[in-house]
This record gives sequence, C-alpha cells and structure tokens, in this order.
Amino acid sequence: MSNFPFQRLQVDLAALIARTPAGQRLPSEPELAKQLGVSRATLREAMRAFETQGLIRRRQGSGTFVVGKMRGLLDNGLEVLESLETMAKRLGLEVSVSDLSVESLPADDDAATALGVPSGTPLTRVRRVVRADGRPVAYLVDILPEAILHVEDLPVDFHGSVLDFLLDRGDPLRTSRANVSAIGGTAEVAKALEIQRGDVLLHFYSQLFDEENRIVDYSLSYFIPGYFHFHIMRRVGA
Amino acid sequence: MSNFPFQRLQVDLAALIARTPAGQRLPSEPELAKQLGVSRATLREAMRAFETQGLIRRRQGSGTFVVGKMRGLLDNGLEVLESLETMAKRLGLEVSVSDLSVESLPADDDAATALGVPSGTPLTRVRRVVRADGRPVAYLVDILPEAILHVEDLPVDFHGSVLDFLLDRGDPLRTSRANVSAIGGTAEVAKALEIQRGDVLLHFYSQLFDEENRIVDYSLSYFIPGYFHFHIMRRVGA
DNA sequence: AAACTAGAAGTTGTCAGACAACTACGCCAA
DNA sequence: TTGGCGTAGTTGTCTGACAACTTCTAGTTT
Repeated sequence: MSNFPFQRLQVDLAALIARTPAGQRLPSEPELAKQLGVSRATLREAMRAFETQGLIRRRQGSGTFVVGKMRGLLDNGLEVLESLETMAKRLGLEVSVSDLSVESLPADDDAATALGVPSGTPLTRVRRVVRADGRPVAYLVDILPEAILHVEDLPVDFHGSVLDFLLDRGDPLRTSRANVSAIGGTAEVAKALEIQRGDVLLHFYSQLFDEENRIVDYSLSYFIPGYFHFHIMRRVGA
Repeated sequence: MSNFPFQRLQVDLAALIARTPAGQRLPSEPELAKQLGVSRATLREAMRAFETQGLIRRRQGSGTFVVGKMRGLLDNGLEVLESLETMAKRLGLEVSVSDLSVESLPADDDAATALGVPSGTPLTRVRRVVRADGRPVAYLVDILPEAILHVEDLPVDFHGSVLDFLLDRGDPLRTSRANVSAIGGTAEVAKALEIQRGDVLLHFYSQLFDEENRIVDYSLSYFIPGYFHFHIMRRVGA
C-alpha cells in the first residue's frame, strides 16, 4: 500500500526471511529485485539492514542465507520495547492489572534529573501491579511530565500501559534506555507485590526517548524472578 | 589497508559519525562518496547499516544527521558482548581476578542441554572471581566442550576470560544470548563473593554462538549490584 | 512593512545497466 | 579415483541519471 519502496520492501523481505527455513538460500538479488518490484540497489540497502540485524548472511559468489531461528528469540527479547501487556498477549499469556493508580505530583529532584525538567514541574505518575494467575508478578511505575500526559487525557478504560497509550496516540517514540539491576524489595514494592521486604527482585530503571532524543518518560519496573524470562541478544565485540 | 571498500568504509564512516556533534548534518552523499573514495551506492549501503543501528537519521531533501550521544551509552551497554576485563579496561577501572579454577568434568544433564551435547561429554569449566578495590564484585563460570577448549590449551598467564581467549585464538564467534534475572546467592556463590547466602545478585545465564549458530560456551554470571551498571538500548516496537 | 508565492538549488530516494571478484560445480584428463 | 580447469551463477562495486522532497531566496501581493 505504501508508496515508499524501501518500507514496503522491508516488510516483504522480513516476511520472506521469516518463512524461509534457517540455513536456506534466498533467491539471487536480481531475481528478488524482480519479484519484489524494486531495483537491485534498493534491495541491497534493505538486505544490508537485515544483515546488520544479523538475520541474514551474504557470501560473495555463493548467495544469501537466512541465519537462524533468532526470530522467536528476538521477539521475546529486550531489543524491542513493548508493554508487558503486549508481550503477554503475543505469548498467549493471561495477565491482569490491579492497584492501578494515576495521580499528578510535582517533580522531586530524582524525577527532575531523570526527566531533564526543573524541580517542581507538574508530573503524572502511573503505578500498577501486573498479575498472572492472580498472583503479582511485576510492579510498574511510570512518571512523565503532565505536558506529555495529563491525568485527564487517559480514557476511562485505561488498562495501565503508558507506552501503549502513547503509541496509540501516535507519539513519535524511538528508543528506551534500560538500566538493569537486582535489588531487594522496599517496603512500598514489597507490599504491592505481596512479598517480604528485602526479597529478591529484578529491577529495570528506564528512560523513554522520542525521535528528537528528548526524554518522554521514565519508569521503574520490579519483577518477581521466574515469571518473565528476559533475554538479550548480544553481538560479539570486534 | 583493507581491499574491501565496504569494511573500510564502515570504519571511516563510524569515525566520522563519532566525531560529529549530535544533531549536526553530515556532508551530502555525493560529497561523502568522493571524500571516502567509494561510489554513492556503496556509501548508501553503509549509511543504511548505521541508520538501522540508530546512529544517524536521513531526511529526504534535507540531509543526513547524526542522532545522538548514544555512542558512549552503547559502549557501556549490553548490545556488544565483551569480557569484564575488556570492559573494565575500556572504562579505566582496575579489576583483578582471584580464585581462578580450571578443571575438566563430564557433562551433567543441565550442561548437556545447555550446550546441545550428549550427557557425559568431556567439558572444561572455568570459574573465577572478579574484584574491584580488592572486594569481590562478580563470580563467573564458563562451561564448554573440551573439544573447543582443553585445559592444556590455556596459557600459563591465562587471566580468566574464556571469551578473550577464544577471540584471540580467532574463533568465529557471533552472538550471545543472555538470560537476565535476579536471584539470591547460593552457598557456593555466596562463599566466592563473600556475601550472605540469599543476598541479592544480578544473574546472567548466557550461551555463546559461533557464526554457524552452534553453541560454543555457556556461562553463569553473578554480579553484586551497584558495581557494574548494565544497560540496554531498546527500540520502540512498531 | 508584512505576508504570501513561485522558483531555484541542494539533498536523499530510486532506478538501470555494467563489470569485477568470487564460489560452486561439473567436465575432462591423468 | 583424483586432480585441475573452465564455466555459470552469485554478490560486490561503480557510473550516471532522474524523481521526490526540503529549504531558502527573491519577487510579488496585500
């Protein structure tokens, strides 16, 4: 549908790669270009993008090969930011949200530095507990300027994911930087997750950036180990 | 030095992007191609690769812009696999290794499934404690088939990093899949790290793959929170 | 003077065709 | 059987061109 060959091409190529068994060779570039209705130069740019992502491998004189079943891995991985709700839905899991709290408050020093705004700036804070099988598995806190998300912007059926809301609204989000660590639950978190204070938790502290590299949101996530399996694909450093 | 335009180009372009302030425009494609001594088509392939990595952004009719100070972030991040020793060196930190233990043992069920080999296969296990300021900060265990790394392959001055050794040897390593979680220290780990059993630890369980997607090594890493700051750059899911 | 419009210049997006470098495979000869 | 060689097929790179888009300027209109 798109009039932009490269974008359409990326979709088509991704589909082709996804349905091609690992290790198998793709059609030759001239042929693929003809099939997909683009020039070889454009096709090669797209292939270079996929090669950079490690999905295919090209060997001069031999051909282009799809590299592996990374697909399923990547999707569950941390390379792509998506809400827990979206992730759970994709994995066919049943999750529910409880203790949803949306409130406005002025920025304290921590929030001010994390968001790059002056102290006292009006903020919106969203907190929620995610449950699987009725048991708490994650406690999530999002904090962002009221200018970006006002309490009253939220629909009545808001299910808790700030990320999903911003995406639906069309905000130009780009990347998230997540700091990963392990901590013992504080009193507040322990209460929300129905665990003992000091129990082991996986902790993400992350900032969300828009396409101009401005900080849109920062969030604190606390996961009870064992329910979600987070993984990362890492490239070997040259 | 390289006779392969694309590889040389990637290095040159990376350098150019690195030393260009964030937000600034790069020279136009025809000019850059001339400067770097390649055709515009080849240049564009390289730029597409960098664009995929999120380092630059191109706008038709306007120009190509470097995107941000991601550079410093990425380097400390988890996208690229490198040994703790290499990381520390790059960051100018002083770390030492103690309790280095290298031994051979047959594969138990866990190791067999993790490495994709039959139970009983001869394995090599490398364990070590990494210290900063004399205090333990990480406990690392690498396990891999003896066929890939035999105890006697190791030099007398082996400093503990299996990854560095394999890389120096020229093994064709490609990616690592790291599962990240939080756990309480077991007796063995607690003893090595001089902490209480059950104390909070950040835990990586990772598999190392070669370019044919074969499992080369799997490792267990335990980090005392606060010393290393691991972070991940995530793209917002479409 | 201010605001709007048309155009020109510059930039990225895409295309077509060609040749070079390399690989895989089969054929032929020893 | 084995070794070498040539040929077809594939990716790597280059050249030149045109289309689509953005930005800025200069002129025109209000």
